[in-house]
Amino acid sequence: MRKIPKILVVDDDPDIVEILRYNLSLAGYEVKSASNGKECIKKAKLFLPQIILLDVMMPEMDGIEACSLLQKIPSLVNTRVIFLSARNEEYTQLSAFDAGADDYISKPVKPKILLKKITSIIKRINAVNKHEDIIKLDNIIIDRNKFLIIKNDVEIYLPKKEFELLFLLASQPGNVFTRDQIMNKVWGSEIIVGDRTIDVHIRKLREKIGDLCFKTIKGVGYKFIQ
Amino acid sequence: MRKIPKILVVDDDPDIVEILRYNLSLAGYEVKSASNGKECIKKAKLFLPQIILLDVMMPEMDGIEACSLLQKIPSLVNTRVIFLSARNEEYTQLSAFDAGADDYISKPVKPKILLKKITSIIKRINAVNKHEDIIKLDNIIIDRNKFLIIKNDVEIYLPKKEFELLFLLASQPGNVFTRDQIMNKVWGSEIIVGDRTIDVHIRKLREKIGDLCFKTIKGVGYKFIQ
DNA sequence: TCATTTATTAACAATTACTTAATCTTAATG
DNA sequence: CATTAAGATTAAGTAATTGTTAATAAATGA
Repeated sequence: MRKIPKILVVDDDPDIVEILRYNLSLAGYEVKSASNGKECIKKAKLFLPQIILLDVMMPEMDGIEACSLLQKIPSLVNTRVIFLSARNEEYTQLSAFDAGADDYISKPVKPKILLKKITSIIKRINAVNKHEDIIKLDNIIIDRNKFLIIKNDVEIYLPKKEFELLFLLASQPGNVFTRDQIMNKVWGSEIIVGDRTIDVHIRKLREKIGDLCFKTIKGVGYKFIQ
Repeated sequence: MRKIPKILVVDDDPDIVEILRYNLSLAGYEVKSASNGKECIKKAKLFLPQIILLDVMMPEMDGIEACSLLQKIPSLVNTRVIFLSARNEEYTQLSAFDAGADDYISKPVKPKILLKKITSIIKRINAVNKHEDIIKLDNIIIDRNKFLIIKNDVEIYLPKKEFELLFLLASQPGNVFTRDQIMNKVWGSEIIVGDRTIDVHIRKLREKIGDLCFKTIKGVGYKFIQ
């Protein structure tokens, strides 16, 4: 179910890249590499790794600068940057953190410890994205395991699509979901259905759950309000 | 608005506790301390810190054991454990990570680097679920996720174009946006509409948000003022 | 299989938003 | 202080989006 974590290794020394690649691949990660900052940025955008292992001193563009640029790429907000460097001066470390580093490890790297750190980071990332299967709000409980809604102590059963739609909207009460987002999350990106399909489902929900719970934001989408 | 991050310092050496407490307090964190693993568990449950700085070797209960126990406490799932230790053997570090550590720093600790690491962790914790799409000014909040304006505690819904226009202007209060800039950002470069369209939208905003908020710079454009 | 429920579509109605055009006001300039 | 150019205002027309209903298709379950 869970995707294989992706790691981008960036170092101008091919030997180090190879050692890291070997160890990380063996541990079950998907690894790609780059040999300088510029290449790092380019590959990171395409590869969207969970973790980037970044050397400091490299030709073309150093690690610190690359890290700063990485922070500005929206699709990489969840990517962690770990510096691996032989440079051990305090000011280098400090500027690495200023540039957005998540960690700074001095070379020589001990593979076992690096792997443990990576495991620990991946664990944290996954823990965050683990979605709750029960939404409890003031007067409504939405239980995805039972496909059951309890509103004011009354049980309501909904058909699948209606349930998914409600579940999505209620997952962030007050926040607008665009029609595109709804389409993608409830129907999936492959399935294409007509424009009015969402409206009709919203209408059914309004009938069953209450008109006032669903606010239309014209030109944008819908939101669930308590 | 955001809560002050809480840190629990755990070490049996009162001097180290004091140094850390001093530095962390100065940096604006709320600090509590414990002097062994048992006390750590007890205080962590009550204090619910974001971060625990944990020594390895302590009387009563060592850091590794404490860390293992901390992992089992549901209210502390989001608490990060950073080991600070004079013991530098690889196997100690490995067992720390196995016990659920998020990081392992060797003593002597460099306060500046520790602070940077903590900042970086806190940033990550706060970054979750946050999409920086909210503009908060003195008496107006513009929330793009909710497509909602809150002015003096009153909710105001705006149509899409008006919302986008306000959002743009308020993104840099006091700065003038030219008609061209507004056109490009709100309408897009392909769409061509007449000159008076912006005026009309500004007028609607003046009606709804307040006349004084929008200053016309003749021959240039508009700016949002607080 | 058949009955029933659920999902989707199509047609049209209703609503809301956007733009324009015509007119009025204001501010700057010589 | 008259002129002019830019902006403000208003109402009305146009466009776009959403709501509703009913019919049909697809899925589900006995």
